[in-house]
This record gives sequence, C-alpha cells and structure tokens, in this order.
Amino acid sequence: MATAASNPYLSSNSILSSGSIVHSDSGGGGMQPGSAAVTSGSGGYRGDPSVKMVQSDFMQGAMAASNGGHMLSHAHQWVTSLPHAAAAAAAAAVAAAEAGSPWSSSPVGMTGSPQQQDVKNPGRDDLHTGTALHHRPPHLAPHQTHAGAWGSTTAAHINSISGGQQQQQSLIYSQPGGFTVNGMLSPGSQSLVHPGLVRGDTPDLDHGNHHHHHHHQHPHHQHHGGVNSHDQHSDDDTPTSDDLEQFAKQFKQRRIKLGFTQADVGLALGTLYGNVFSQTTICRFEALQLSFKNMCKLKPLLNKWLEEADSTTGSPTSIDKIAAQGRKRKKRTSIEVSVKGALESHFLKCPKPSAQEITGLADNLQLEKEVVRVWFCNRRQKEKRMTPPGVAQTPEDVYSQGHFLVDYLKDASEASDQRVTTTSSFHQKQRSRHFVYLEMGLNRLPSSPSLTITRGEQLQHYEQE
DNA sequence: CGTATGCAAATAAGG
DNA sequence: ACCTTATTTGCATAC
Repeated sequence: MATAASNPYLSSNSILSSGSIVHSDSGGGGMQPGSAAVTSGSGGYRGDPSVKMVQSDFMQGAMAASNGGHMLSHAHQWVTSLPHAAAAAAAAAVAAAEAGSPWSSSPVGMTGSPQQQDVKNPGRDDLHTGTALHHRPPHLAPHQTHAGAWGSTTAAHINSISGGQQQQQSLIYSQPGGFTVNGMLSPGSQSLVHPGLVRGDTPDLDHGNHHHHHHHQHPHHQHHGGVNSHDQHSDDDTPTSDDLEQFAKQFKQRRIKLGFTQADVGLALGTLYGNVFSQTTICRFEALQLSFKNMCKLKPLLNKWLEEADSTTGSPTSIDKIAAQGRKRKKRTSIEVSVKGALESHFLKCPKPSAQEITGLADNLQLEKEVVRVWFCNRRQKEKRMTPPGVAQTPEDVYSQGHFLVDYLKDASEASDQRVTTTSSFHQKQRSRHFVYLEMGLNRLPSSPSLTITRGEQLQHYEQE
C-alpha cells in the first residue's frame, strides 16, 4: 500500500525529516516520486476517531464562565497592563513595535541580514525516551527557596520606560537591582553564555525592597457590580491577565535559571501529561503571544512542570504518575512544495472538490485523504481571508485602511506564499497575537467580518485605538 | 545553539 | 460525513 510512503501516524520517529522534505530529492520513490509529505512522526497519535482526545481539559469551563461578560475588561488588562513587563520577550517587543503598541518602538520590522547561512542541518533525531523531569541535568540547581508564590513579587514595574530606544533589550528583565539574569543574546554574534552556565545566579527575585507595586494602578475600568469581593486567585481559578503575564515572566526566569530550554519544557510536558508541546508553543507562552484562553489552559501545565522541575532538590520525588497518555495531536504534515503546487493547481480549478476527487487526488499525490481534505478547507479559509478585492465594502473601512489591497491571490504555481502584499507599507503584517485574538474573542468581530483586510490588520486597528 | 516567527496543518464547535 | 469559522499548535527557518 501506499502507506509505505509515509506512515502517517503511528510514529516511527525515524523518518528523519531531513531527507526528502525540503529537498525535492525524491530518494525513496519505489513507485511515484517518493514521499510527498512527511509527518515527522514521533509519539503516538490516537488511532481511532473515537478516542479523539480530550484536549479541552480543565480550561474550557473556566473560560466559559469568564467570557460571560467582563471578559472585556480582561482584554483591556492585557493591553493596558503590559508596559514593559513583557520586556522579557524580545519578540513581543518587536511585534508590539510594529503594531505601534505601547511596548516599544522599532521602525523597522525585521529582516536585516542580507544573506545568512540557511543551512539546515539534517539528521536530527530526538529519541529521548523521556523521563518526565530528568531531561538533561541542569548544572547548578540552586532551587529557589520559595517556589510557587506567584501572586506577588516582581510586580515592581517601574513604569519609567521613557527611555525610548531600547533596541535589543531582549532579556533585560527589570531587575532594577543590578544585573540581568543572563547575558544571552548578542547583537550580531554568538551568545557567550548559556543559560545553564549562568553561575552568577543572580538573586533572582531580589526585590529586596524597592517598594511594592503602586496600588493606584487601576487603569482597567471595570466598574461592574462589584460582586466579586476580591480577585485573588492564584492558580486554579481563571487567572487574570495580570496573573498570566506575571506568571509567564517568572516562568521564563526560572526555566532559564534551571537550565532548561523551551524545547525541554515542551517535551517534559509531554512525558508528564501526555501532551507534548513544541518549543514554539512554550516560546509563545512566555512571550504572551497566545490567546488569553490558551494561556489559561497552558498555565497549569507549565506551573506543574515548574514545581516539579525545581523541586528536584536532590530527590526526584514522585516521578509523577500520569504517564504519557498517548493521546496527542496528529503530527503536522509537511507537504512538499511540488505537491503543494499540484494542490494549488486543483484548487484554482475547483476549490471545493467532491469526496471523490479528494480521494483521487490524495491517492494520486500519495497523501492521506484527510490531509487533502483539510488542505482544501484551509485553503478556502485562506482564500476568504485574503478577501478578494473588487468589493470595496464600506467606504469608511477603506478609508481607514489603505484603500487598495489590490494584491490578492495571484496564483502562480510556484511556491510563492502570497502574503498580503508588502505594499501595505504602513501596515506590516500582523503580529502580537494575543492582542489580536483577545480582541477577537471578545467582539467576535463586529458585523463586518473580513472586509478587505486580513484579520490581523483589522484587529490591529482595534488595538491601536 | 536556543529563540522568535511566518505560514498553515490540525482541531474544535456549530450547522 | 463534510463544510465553515475560529483557534490551537508546530514545521521550518530566519534571527
């Protein structure tokens, strides 16, 4: 069967992505051009639909409740309350900059180096059997004294960001006291210190004194019926955006101190709860680039990991119980460029193929039917988002926009990712996800879904306001 | 090397 | 069973 091409799920993480994928190299083709796509296997994927997975763990409920009404306030908090606290996330800062948010400013988006070594190193097998917390021993393990006291500390943001030009202040977390936690990050060179080597082990939360947070800080105008007596949930109720923001910040600090990488954490979560997360996700969590809801969902997990991680104090303590549950999200399939082209081609002819066609196409391209089906779905979505021009909807919108958007999909059978055109000079792309999605969650977008702009841009406006 | 991100698979939820 | 819309994740790859 064609299955040989690439056993979809079922792992066998030996598929070494390197080989075929990026390179058109069709090495293995027994019949057909070899693998059209690979699903870098790893871990097991639920075999049958019935098991589906209950990804909506705890969250969900909490969220549902909160979104009741004052959600709005939350959103605002997100925005209003992050002066520079997020300094930790360099990316975030940059993103914000582009959006013109209060975080920082940086005229140019990115891209700077003309050419760089884009050598992707092949052969990368992570077979880590994976022990929950035993991923690579961090050198020093000072294990902070108090662990698990989020709720206070470091709330000391001295809003004195007046500075203005903080170009690459990547990791200068506050630490008013003395020095930054680590010096990783080098403008144009290689880092010198590894997180794990941070011997300096600064007095993390020193915060010896430097005041408490200014209490008068209540920008959020939530005047609703003051029913809730006190919003002091630590970590089981719906956290406030401030909580999250703070947690994320501390999480990152400790993580680094303990000498773990984002990838380590993601992996650990997998062996710990059965949900593996990518470095990307951890990264985004730390940078608060996830939706509020998503942040809420992940927080408990990360919190737990953190507890375990730094409780390592010598005694591994319980290796936890909940071993990997196995249920996991299907590995993302990487569709080869050429194959993509073929799909694209079909799409142009028929954006909504019948099950029949899909099956045929799938068979033809050696992809799973489901993959193809989903591809079309996503493609349609994309198409829609790209909002074909011609329709100049509300003049007002156009006005605020850039009034042109003439560039939409252009077919082009060659790769070429059609982005919303760089033309939109003033409006770059969309960044800062949390702003965006948050807003979305709240307003669901008024009544003018997608005018002629991308979701991101549109929302960006809100945020800007 | 570890991180940050763009683009887009995979999923969730309501028809 | 499949579509649509909204979201969550994560390959890949640029910093």
